[in-house]
Amino acid sequence: MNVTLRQLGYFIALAEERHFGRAAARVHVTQPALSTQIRELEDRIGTALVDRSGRGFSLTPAGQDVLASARRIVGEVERMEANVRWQDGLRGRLKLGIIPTVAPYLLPQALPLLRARDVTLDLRLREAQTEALLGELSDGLIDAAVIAVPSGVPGLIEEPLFMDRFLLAGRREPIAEMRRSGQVPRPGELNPSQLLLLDEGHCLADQALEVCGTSRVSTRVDLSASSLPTLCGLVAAGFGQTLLPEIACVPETAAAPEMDVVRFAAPEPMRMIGLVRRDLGGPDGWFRELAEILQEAGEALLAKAAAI
Amino acid sequence: MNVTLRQLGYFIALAEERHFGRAAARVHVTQPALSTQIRELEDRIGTALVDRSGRGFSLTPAGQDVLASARRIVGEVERMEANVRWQDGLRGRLKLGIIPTVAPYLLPQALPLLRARDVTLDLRLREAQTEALLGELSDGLIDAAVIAVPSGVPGLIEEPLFMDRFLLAGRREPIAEMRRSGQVPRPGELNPSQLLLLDEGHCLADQALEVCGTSRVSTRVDLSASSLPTLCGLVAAGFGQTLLPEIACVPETAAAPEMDVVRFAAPEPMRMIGLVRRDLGGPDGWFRELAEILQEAGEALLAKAAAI
DNA sequence: TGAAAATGATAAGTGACGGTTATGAACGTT
DNA sequence: AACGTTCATAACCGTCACTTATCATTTTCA
Repeated sequence: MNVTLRQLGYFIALAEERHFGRAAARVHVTQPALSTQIRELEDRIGTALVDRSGRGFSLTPAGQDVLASARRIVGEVERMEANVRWQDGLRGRLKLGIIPTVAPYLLPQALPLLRARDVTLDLRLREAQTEALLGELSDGLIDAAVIAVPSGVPGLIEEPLFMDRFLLAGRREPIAEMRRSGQVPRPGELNPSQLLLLDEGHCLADQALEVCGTSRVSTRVDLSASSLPTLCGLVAAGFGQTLLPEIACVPETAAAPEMDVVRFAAPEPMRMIGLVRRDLGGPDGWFRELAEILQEAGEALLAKAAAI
Repeated sequence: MNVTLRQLGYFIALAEERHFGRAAARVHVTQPALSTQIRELEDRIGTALVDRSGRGFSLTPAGQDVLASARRIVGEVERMEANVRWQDGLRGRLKLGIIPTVAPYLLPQALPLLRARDVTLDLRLREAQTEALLGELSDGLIDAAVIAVPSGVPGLIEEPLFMDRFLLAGRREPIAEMRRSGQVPRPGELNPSQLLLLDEGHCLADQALEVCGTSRVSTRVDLSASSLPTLCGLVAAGFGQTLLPEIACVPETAAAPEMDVVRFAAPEPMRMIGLVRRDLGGPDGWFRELAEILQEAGEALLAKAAAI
């Protein structure tokens, strides 16, 4: 029998995690499955790769060599797969992940542009939170993702798309009053107990807390929403205020007439929305093409919101 | 699911054979097995790799790219396996093939030298004819082989070991008479009907025919031996003459007192015995080391025969 | 020092995958 | 038109890789 790519992948995970259990979790199998595959790899290659004698985890010298080769091999495989999929630019099947606070606003704008560019594109969309998307990205389950950048993950290629400013959203009347009086709000001056947030896991919630200089414990833990439209509904009903991304302002104010938004004083708080992918070293024409389209869509959205 | 090394190997075979059936034979599976794996590879990679429309076999552009990547990948895998096995020179398990007309003479001499060099060496020997050994070599079933060189196979690394001259072997009396009278035989002057040969497939038989300038049909087809000791027995019994490799002379004349040998006139016919391996681009210290030992053993054998 | 936790190996059972043979469909050849 | 070649498909089957459960060993902590 021969060495398999699966074994090499498991071995790389093991070498990097330095722990059988964690490595197994990383490759989405149980620990015994990984153990047997590692043992099988050692048998087939004819040498011990992992030093099981001492306490601390360590690779044998042969293991070091195999690790280097294995990285080259699986890297080349990934490069091959990417090359062949994107050799003609943006075509074929594309799996794109988008965070929930961007998807419902950017997609209606971007999809027609994508269709206009290439009708043969088989686009698979996945809406999930940043953490899930990053995991799926590194697993190769999705090809790219639209998230807030910088992600802080090494080995990712990030292409900034547009700056998404945060606006203060509240019930119509108090906001209108602020407008009339020329009273421009500042993020740090918001009342934390009045601040409504998305559920745990949404990067927008973390960003809102950060710009307000507060923490989740000081907010109303009994009230959080799982989507921006829901959150805006709460705001419109007078349950409090929130920070609303600029790209969401137009549709959400239209959907909730009792809610209004107002810009913060400069420097306005904001998030940078970007397109990210793994660095596989292959051609990236499709990526730049996609980024261009999304950028165009985002800027169109922002132009609509500029009037506010 | 992910691409497997098996699929890449099958695809390389297919691309090189340009024929599903032949490619399947080359990788030792049946045609449907190869077909399904190729189809599976295409599915997983997301593109057609083989153009099945026209009659002539051809790869798609994507197929060309994948072929290049696949070659790099399996090459790297093979390099990795070779590296790790031979990183410390000649140690570990070594599978060596030797042709039958060399094995019984060279091995008794070489094995003690190998043992002296490294007692940990786990040597697996395989005695088979050249064609079988070359096949097993390219399949990676053996690490190296001792055959007559040049093999004429591209992509093989050949290390000449020693020159093995052919001597004329016949019944004791006529040979002794030739010796006394100073009558030195010439290969071309032998009587083909008197020439005894090994069975079909032994390179020694082909070489004997070549140096005698004759063909198998003109020899006694009803009499051929499957091993040199048997052949020498026939010679000793007076059934004819044969060409005996120099390395076989001492043991065979000792074993068959009724047989004797005499050197041909210069230029003496001969074969070059060499050590061959696949070119995997890795370290080849073990190979040179092995070649050195075998060369030493061969030269010791020849020194014994020089007295004849 | 002894109990608990952590870590990796082993065992038993099961599903999926890759292999085989048999057969079918498409196409060129005689 | 019948046949042969070539590749795809079908049906069946053994092996392999996964799972859960458990064990052995080592580390940690009271």
